[in-house]
Parts: sequence; C-alpha cells; structure tokens
Amino acid sequence: MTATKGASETGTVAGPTSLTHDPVFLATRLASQGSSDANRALAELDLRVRHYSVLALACSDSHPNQRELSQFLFLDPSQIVSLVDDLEKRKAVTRKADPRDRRSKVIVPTASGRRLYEQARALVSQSTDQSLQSLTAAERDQLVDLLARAAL
Amino acid sequence: MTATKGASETGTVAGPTSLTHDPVFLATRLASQGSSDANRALAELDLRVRHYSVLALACSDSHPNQRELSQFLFLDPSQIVSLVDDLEKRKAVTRKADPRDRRSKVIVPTASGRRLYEQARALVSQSTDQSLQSLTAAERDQLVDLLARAAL
DNA sequence: TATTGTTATACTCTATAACTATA
DNA sequence: TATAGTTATAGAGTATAACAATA
Repeated sequence: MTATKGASETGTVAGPTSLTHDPVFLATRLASQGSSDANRALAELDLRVRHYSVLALACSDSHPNQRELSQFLFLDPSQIVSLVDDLEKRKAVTRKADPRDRRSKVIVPTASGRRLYEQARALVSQSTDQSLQSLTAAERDQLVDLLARAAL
Repeated sequence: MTATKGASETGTVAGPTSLTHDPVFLATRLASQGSSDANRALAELDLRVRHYSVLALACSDSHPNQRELSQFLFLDPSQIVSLVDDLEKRKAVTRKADPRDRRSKVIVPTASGRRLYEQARALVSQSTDQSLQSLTAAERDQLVDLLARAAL
C-alpha cells in the first residue's frame, strides 16, 4: 500500500505545525508527490525521472560528462554509471571519450534519444501542470524563480 | 563518496535546461540538499529527519494517530510503525489507544520527547537558514507560502 | 466486511570502498 | 598523486501482501 495522495489533500492532520512552515519539509512533499506523478506518467515510455533527468541534460547544450551529471543531479558517480548504462542499452545516448581528456566521457544523445526526450518532456510537463494546478501561472513562475535561487 | 555539494554550487553544468525551469526537479534538489544538511545537523541528537517529522507532529496540537502520520508524511503505514518504535524505545513518545476507537493509536510525546523536539527544532531551523541563505526573509516567506499551497 | 496497526519480504535507492585508466 | 569512471557490496528507504484486533 502506498500513502501518496492526490494533489490537494493533506490527510487529516489539519492544524498548523512547525512542519507546515518548514521550506525543506514542504519541498520534500512537493518532490515526493511530483516525482511519483512524473514516474507514473513516464511509465508508458518505460522511463523513470532519474533517466529522464540524465537524458534532458544530455540533450541540453552543456554536453555534460558523467562527473558533471553526478554533481548537478546530486547523485553518486556510481549511480550515474547505471543510469547511463540503461539509456545506452536502449540506444538513447552514447558515451563519447573527450579527446582532450580521455578519462572523461561525454554523454551524447542519439537521434532517437532526442525524440524520446521530446516525448518524455511532454508527459512530464503535463504531470507538472497537474501537480501545480493550485497555483496561477504567475505564482508558478515565482515559485520556479525562488526555487532556482535556493537550490541551484 | 557522496555528490552533495554546498548550497550555492551547481556543478559545472551551467547552461539553462528544461530541468532548471522544472519546479518538481528544483524541489527535489532543495529537498535533497536540505534533508542531507538537516540529517547532518540532527546527528548529534541521534535523530533523522523522518523521526523528527513524526516527533514534530506528535508535539503539535493535532494528536495524530499512525494512519494520519502516514498520510501527512507520504510514508507507508509500515514505515510509521518502525519510526514510532524507534521513538518509543528512546522514551520520546508513547502509543495511546484511542478510547473511542481502540484500533487507533494516538502518538503522544513524553516530557523528555518535547524537550528533544525543541532541541531538534533549533538545529533544523539553523540548518534551514543555511540552506536558504541566498533568499531574503521576505522571499523565504513567499517561498513557504507558494510551497504550502502547492504541496499541502 | 472494512479499517488500524503489525510483520515479513522483496525491491529500489543511496553510500562506501577498492579498482582501472588516464592525467 | 590526483581524477573519471567502474564494480561490488552493504545499508537505508520504499512497496506489497498477509495477518490480528477492532469496528
């Protein structure tokens, strides 16, 4: 049994607590709820949010190597290995040795990897709209701005 | 080796990505960073954020039973059992059968549990200040308000 | 019959250390 | 010596099902 609920429910613990004013607790709740929803949405592409994050960065213009992915995603290098392994097995990305430092492997998307990313992005976007339906567009922008300054 | 970094670093993936505008991704990063810091701060009390959350709700005026804790914290009922077991072992809370429904067990703090909570709260508060040092007090209030409306 | 709490179990995620190949 | 990636492994967190007590 899972305890995850719909977006606008809090369970029956109603009264204000120190937790309900704690930004880290609230961020954890949003992350848990949002990731769970996004995982459900990505299931039809046989992807998880972790893989989606790696794929998104591979498709960006930053041409990240595995160490950079590790730092940006707060994941251990060994976890990146297995995520990239998975994406490589399904031909969504390849590891390309950096000619200037052959220890370093740049993760580059294949053509089908880019198509997969676009499909996934649409699904995640829908899922996020759902998770944040209680905010107006302006409030959502404000939230993104504040979160980016706090977390990036 | 852990990949968690200080509050103002992003690693070397600099360019804007869809991820850097994704509220769920950003919340996940803040949650990961903030919880990691809070766990480190709580270590001196031999507490983890999970236990702290349960203790905080037990010390609130909502008098939660285990099912309510489960729903509010997005944790499985079986996980609540083990968290409450831990807190009960160290005499911070007790399980009190609800006379109106004897299946239900209300989690109530002991006197020393309340003292533990106050100590923990101070540590978590400091840790959160650290995590959110890049925001002004007004911005932080705004963030809490938006997160509460999105996540509660 | 349905619900609360509990136990047991399997699965995923995370953290740590040791190794290799390059630098 | 130090760093990028890899492997192996152990520990923490999560999900699922079955059960006892109570409603």
